[in-house]
Amino acid sequence: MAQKPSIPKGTRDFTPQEMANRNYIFNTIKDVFRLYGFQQIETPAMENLSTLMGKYGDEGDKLLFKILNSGDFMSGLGDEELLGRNSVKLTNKISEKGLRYDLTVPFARFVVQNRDKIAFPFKRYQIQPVWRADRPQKGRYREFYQCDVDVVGSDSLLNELELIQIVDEVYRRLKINVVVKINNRKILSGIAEIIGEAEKITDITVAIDKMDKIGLEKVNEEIASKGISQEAIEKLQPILKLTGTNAEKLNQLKAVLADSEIGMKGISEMETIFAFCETMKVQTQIELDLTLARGLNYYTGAIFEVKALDVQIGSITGGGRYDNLTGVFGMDGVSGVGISFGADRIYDVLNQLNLYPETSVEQTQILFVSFGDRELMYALPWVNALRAKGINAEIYPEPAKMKKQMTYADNKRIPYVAIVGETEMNEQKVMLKDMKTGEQKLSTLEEVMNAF
RNA sequence: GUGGAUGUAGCUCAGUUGGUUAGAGCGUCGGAUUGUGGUUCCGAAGGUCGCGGGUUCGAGCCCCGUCUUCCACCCCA
Repeated sequence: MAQKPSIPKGTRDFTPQEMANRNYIFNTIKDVFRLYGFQQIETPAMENLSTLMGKYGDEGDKLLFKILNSGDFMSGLGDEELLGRNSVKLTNKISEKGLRYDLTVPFARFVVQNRDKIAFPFKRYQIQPVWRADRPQKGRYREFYQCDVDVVGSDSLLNELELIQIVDEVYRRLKINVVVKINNRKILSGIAEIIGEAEKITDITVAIDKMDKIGLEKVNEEIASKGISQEAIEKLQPILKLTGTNAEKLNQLKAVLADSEIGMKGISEMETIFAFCETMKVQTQIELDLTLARGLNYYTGAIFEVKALDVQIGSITGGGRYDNLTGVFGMDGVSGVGISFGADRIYDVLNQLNLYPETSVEQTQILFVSFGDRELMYALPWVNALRAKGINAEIYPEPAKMKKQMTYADNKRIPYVAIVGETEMNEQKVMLKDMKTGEQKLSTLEEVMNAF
């Protein structure tokens, strides 16, 4: 055999069965998005590197897939650049496009560029693949889909509420038990301020984000290694060990953060959001989790993360409020809040819990089986008539052996087969066979239609 | 980017301290059944054992390199 074909590391093919399952997820999510008034947009797979670079931190820049310039991209280079072996510098010369890393930054670009065409507040959703040159791992791919919903141009906390309601509704429909973890960057900033390490806020949040994984002690070690004083770490301890209901946690925090204006603002935001959720009777458990930080540092207010309760996997949805994302593209004062459903991880969760609905859609309802060219020509108008009625019908396109045609129907789980031969043609009928019961009966076109 | 495991038929996997012609199940194709599938029985096709080098009389098995996939770290959906 010739060399085996393969696909790039971290990418996947999807079979018809897998696509049916994935579409079930996408359609469920889309339905809920639309229910809340969000409209779909798409942006190109590739963006200018100037749009992408510097938006995700140094790590993110490294994980960008870059696209080589077209044409003779080496011709303009001097020997110095070539011999310098400086990847970063050289990359700037030979690549000016990259694959999108997420949907949020391209969306920000979209808003700035199309501001004349959008009415604010702008509620959009976007379901497209993104690419990261990460090393693949369990639940991590180099190409994966994100389903983003964002609303920009509104500071109202009602938007946060709606996003929580969307999460609530999507996972109810998918029958996945989840917990929504929620936190607020303002509270985290307040904490950093109170312990006197305001400028180290990023280091602190990255460290406490790992609380779940590595535990209190290691978190403290990591914070200490970032050059934060022992005294500050001491002050941090009661906050890291907060317990009780959401309201109780907030009350304890109020005492600690009383002198931090920004911290108190965050607390009051959280109180409002919790109150909204209570009024709207959100079913999903919502938990204030101060150890939730989320790496992306453009978040400025509420941050969310959704975890599946019955499966061990990373977060399946995440997002938050970012006050000035469009600022880097020269459009200030536009606040946004959004979340992203990780379709591929949801897919893994559904697989593990086997939660797909029985009725798989998009399948053929009837197959026409025939024995020769005359029979094929006889059957074609029947197929057409059934299709016109909205019945998924197909015809086995060549006069193969009957066994083979029946096996084909069986493999595709086609519930009905119409057999066409000499006798059927003479009577202007077909032999309609129910593949489940095995019963069959000479039927007219009308009788066939009535079977569905 | 760092560390660990892995790779044998289309798929899932056996393969003894290194020893002759590398096996099974599933799937595919053909037949039993010339117009009837899902069950059964019979048969066939299909492998440069990931790739490259080395050790050896002899390598699927041992050694080195490389790639793939998986796992952990980093980071993240």
